[in-house]
Amino acid sequence: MTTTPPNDTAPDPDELPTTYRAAEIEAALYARWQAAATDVAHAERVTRSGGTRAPYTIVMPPPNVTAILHVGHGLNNAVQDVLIRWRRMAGDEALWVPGTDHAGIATQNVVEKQLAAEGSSRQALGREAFVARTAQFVETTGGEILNQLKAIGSSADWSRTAYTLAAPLSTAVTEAFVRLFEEGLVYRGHRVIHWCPRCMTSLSDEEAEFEETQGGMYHIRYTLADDPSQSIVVATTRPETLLGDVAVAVNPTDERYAALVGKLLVLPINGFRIPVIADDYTDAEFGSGAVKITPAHDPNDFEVGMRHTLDAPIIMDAEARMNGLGDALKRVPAELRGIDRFEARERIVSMLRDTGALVKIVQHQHSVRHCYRCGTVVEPRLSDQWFVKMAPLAAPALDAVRTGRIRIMPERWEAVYVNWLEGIRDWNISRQLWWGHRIPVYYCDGCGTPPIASRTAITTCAQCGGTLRQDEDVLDTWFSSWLWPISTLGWPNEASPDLKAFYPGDVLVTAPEILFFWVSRMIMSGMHFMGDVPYHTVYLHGTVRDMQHRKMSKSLGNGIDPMDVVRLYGADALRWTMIAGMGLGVDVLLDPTDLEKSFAPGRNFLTKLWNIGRFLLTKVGTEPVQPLSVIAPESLTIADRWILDRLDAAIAESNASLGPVRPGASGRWTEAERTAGMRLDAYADTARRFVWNELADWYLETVKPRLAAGGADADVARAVLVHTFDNALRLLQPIIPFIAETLWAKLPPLTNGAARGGSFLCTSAWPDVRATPLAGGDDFEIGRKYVLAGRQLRSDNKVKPSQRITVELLPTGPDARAVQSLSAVIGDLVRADVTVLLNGASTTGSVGAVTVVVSGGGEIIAPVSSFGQEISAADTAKECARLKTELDATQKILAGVQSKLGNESFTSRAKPEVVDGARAQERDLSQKVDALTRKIEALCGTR
RNA sequence: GGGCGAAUAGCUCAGCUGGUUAGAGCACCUGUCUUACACACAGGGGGUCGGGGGUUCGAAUCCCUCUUCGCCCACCA
Repeated sequence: MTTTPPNDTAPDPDELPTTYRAAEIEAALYARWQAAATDVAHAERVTRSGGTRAPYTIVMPPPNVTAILHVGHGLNNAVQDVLIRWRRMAGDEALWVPGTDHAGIATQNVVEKQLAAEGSSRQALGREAFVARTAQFVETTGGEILNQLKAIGSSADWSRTAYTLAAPLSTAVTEAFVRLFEEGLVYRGHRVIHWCPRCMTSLSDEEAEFEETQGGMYHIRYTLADDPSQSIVVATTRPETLLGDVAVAVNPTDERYAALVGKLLVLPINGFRIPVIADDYTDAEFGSGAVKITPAHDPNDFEVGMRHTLDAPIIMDAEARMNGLGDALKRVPAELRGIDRFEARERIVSMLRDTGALVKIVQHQHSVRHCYRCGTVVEPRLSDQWFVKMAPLAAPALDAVRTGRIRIMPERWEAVYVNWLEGIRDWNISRQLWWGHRIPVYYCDGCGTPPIASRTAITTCAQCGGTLRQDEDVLDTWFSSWLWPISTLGWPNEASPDLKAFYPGDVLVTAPEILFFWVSRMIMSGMHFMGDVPYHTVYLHGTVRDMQHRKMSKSLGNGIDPMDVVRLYGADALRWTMIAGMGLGVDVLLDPTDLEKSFAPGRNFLTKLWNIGRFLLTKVGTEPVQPLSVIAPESLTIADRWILDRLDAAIAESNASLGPVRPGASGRWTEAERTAGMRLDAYADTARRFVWNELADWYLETVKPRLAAGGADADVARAVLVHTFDNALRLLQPIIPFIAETLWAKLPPLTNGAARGGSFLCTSAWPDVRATPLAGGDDFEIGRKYVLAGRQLRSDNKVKPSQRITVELLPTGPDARAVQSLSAVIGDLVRADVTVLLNGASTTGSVGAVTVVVSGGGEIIAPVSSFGQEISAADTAKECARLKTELDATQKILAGVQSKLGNESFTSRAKPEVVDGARAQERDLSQKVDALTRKIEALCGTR
């Protein structure tokens, strides 16, 4: 591995701009990471291959090759990158496999549109030329989105970039198909499927999306053939399919129609004779209680037709125009032939109206399936398609989630997953497209040999020597996607080092929309072909929406181009804003009309961080600093101890938020683990709070005079400051890698010449909490209370920030020691000359002075100032009343807790940590009761 | 039609197994160029936690119910 020193010549501190300019840094830094191959994973370093590191694998949901990065991709990839960068620092061999998807229908549609604009069509071009043209289109556009992913900092292993239609993955697709075929899990079925008359292909159940539609329920009278005075009224939403009716079904228990079962009816318009049949499928309560049966144009009717061995005449062509094949043509009157289905509906309804067959039209709301790619109303169509038998594949996938091999987050999606798998239906995998993996099945027209599935192209029939013909169709694009976690690692080559080292993987990060399309099918394929799960955690994030909660989309024009954000505020600001603003499974709302406001949290934080860096460079300087390990503990001040404590807390909290990395040795998540971790927003919040509200707001302020004073203590302060900032940057690197890396490179060197980590922050170690923390840091918390009291007094009395004041502090009891030792620090932070008066000392305000009297709790109970506001008796009485109320409330709570602790069933049955918590609470409460009692005695006299 | 989720400050959301004065970011108000940062600093205002009932010493948190949104699934022709 080549390494490039990350630290270019440090700029003159005075020339550092006061705001972070991402654009000047990001692209060049990314190039340096690439040159150093910081994100390339090595199979041989993994324990499974005899190495020493745990693998951590994420496969990237492959974007469509035709797509341009939108902010949803940004969110999705930011999450994955945070996880990968975190684990890479934590010492795992982290592999993030990127790639793209050929996106069958979507891509074919785009190219067909191009052709149409040129006055051509795919039919005019011919299959071979069309595929070549599409491939070329993909080549020119396919890389764009990957470059955009790089621009937002994605640290995927680009040396392993995969493409579903590339040779190795195509091999996997063929292998999977042939294996399933040989196992009897792939079969050819003749049935009614969803057909998109615009895309001219069949669709799977998942690709035909429901949409609530307001339509009509048409009640139509069919008269009896041998007695025109009798009739049955059928109810249908699709009168245009009437020409294909082969029966009318009634419920066997429906007495209204019992006498008519077996009789023949006259089909309106074409006069065909069709029987009345009895079938359970019919619900007597719904509509008129009689259903017209059109087997070729409705999946349920097809089932009914099968049960009653009825014909299935097709009365529409592939483009959903009224027409018929062969004998069925007789069913469609000449004047309707070639008419589009919706116009045909109008015409047929008017013909029915004219003949009096139309009884009524009732308003009716129902769900109509639409093509998920083009929105066209799907037409049920009888045809021959390839299917995957799903039940045997679903069982292990169900089991994997039920037994805790896989957890789905947020948890509520587990129920959705289980529900879907339990009711799973076979998967139609053939598509009447040209762009995709051609189905590896061969037919012999010469003899009766059944279709042959073959791993290699074959041309002659083994039986009769005749010429074989390959199936014209291609596979559903998801048939390659569902193999993604195994095919990208080298499957079906079982000896592939990547497959051995990195499978099973760890986490899948995606949106809930493709839980069925993709997530669950990958689990099925992993279980079936590898005998193991593809990942132990499915992380489903929310959707990016605008302020009206609308999904961002091209057609609505409410999208945000992540590249605009990168240009304006940088990739880090984009990443930070999304990660920090995204609760588990919660949608992210951004305002496309106000990028500044939307990304302010990220931008502001980066500026803050940048300025801490500037402070370091200007005040700490570039001279070597001592590593913390060589600093004598007794030379550490209270503030030093405090910030090191806070750092430990931030690290621990971050680890807790990110959670258990993987299930334990059993390979199964425990109930508690199942919902733990993956709280990226909480992690971001912890890191921000530490850097901004603790390091910058407090520690940095205490350190200024120490640095200015120079000497040994200045060296201690420099060491602690640099150590703390170093670790803060480590903590932040996964979320905001560019700025973190940039600032880290500017840290002054260590006096012992030791390296801080690798050449880059992104490959250096994730921080650890100290094994043996030092005592004393808590005193700083006491000091903080006095500082806050002093500042509040300044503000209340309208003292200008620039005006220096004098303050007298009256700490009581346990505060005394801390306040005494922190008096100088408190003075600096309040901008005051501080005098500490111990118990009993009296105070009087003097001209130009502000006196702060603080009780044990650090609270101002009697501020007296030279500005003339003597504390009144009324105020004292008010305060006494308040304290007494508080005491009462506290005593009540204490009694409740004590009664709980006195309860045998609680102490013996509740979890130990809960009982311990209650005990601690009891201690705290009784201490508080004591403190309040003392306070009341002091302020209000004996009660 | 079935299932699930949400309702907390002006906006977007945190609030773990019920516990002291319900938090953050953005927005708002007051003051400040306090020599890293006005994309900042200091101080502050603002919530009867959707309505109603219940359990409890104690409920944003648990139970019931209603209302309003949202999501997923579904062969009402």
